[in-house]
Amino acid sequence: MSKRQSILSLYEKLISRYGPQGWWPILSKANKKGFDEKGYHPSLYDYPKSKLERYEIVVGSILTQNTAWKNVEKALLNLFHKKMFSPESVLKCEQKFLAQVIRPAGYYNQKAIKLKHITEWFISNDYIISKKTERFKRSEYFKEDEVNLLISEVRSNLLKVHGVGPETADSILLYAYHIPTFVVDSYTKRLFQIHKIYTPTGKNLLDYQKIQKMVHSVFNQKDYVSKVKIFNEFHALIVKEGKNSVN
DNA sequence: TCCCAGGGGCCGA
DNA sequence: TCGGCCCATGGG
Repeated sequence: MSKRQSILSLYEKLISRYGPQGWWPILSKANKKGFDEKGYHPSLYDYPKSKLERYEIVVGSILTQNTAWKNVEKALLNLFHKKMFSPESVLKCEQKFLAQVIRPAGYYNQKAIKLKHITEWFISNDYIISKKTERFKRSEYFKEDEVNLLISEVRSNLLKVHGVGPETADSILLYAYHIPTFVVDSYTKRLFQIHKIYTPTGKNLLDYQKIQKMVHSVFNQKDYVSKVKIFNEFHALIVKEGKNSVN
């Protein structure tokens, strides 16, 4: 089997085994119509729909770094309950206080600094990026060059932000803005190795880029929305499988 | 008690 | 460039 076929069959296997995962969870919408008690929304791919929902995903992507999602939920709930959940209030808030509010997520001093930085980025970039992606989602034709330009611009912009590395940048692109890019994590590297799709070089960044490139070339749909959907599910399913195989 | 979880920054060689 | 170290809580 070619690597291309291996990747395709891995995706098919995972989606038929686990079904739609409903990523990225939006905790503030938990138990609302279409959402479960943790804010997952299986088969609803048009979320996030609002600025605040996008901000929740951006914040979550920082808080979850090297951290179990369960602890991120506690930190998010703290932010909601303290009525601190908006870009403005996070910026306004004293850093030490912010750190205490997000304490359950761990690395709280580091993450308070990171949240300040990503929030500044969000305030100056959210509107323009979501406008552009709305246009792609509506258009009938997949303008590949334009989309690739958008990806590389926003991505390199994000990577300059303190606290944002490749995985966090791609998570924000894909899950907050519906920009079709594949998120690579340690589960992905392990799973691809097991399935003999990829032999690790040992160099973290290089592995990341090579795996991402492979997946991008396999799913070359001309339809923007279905591409976003596949990358959304594929990463979420790999995380599901990764957790499943550990236990 | 130990180990890991939906990483990334920084520093010295 | 790259390896090693640091950040830190909570659950199994």
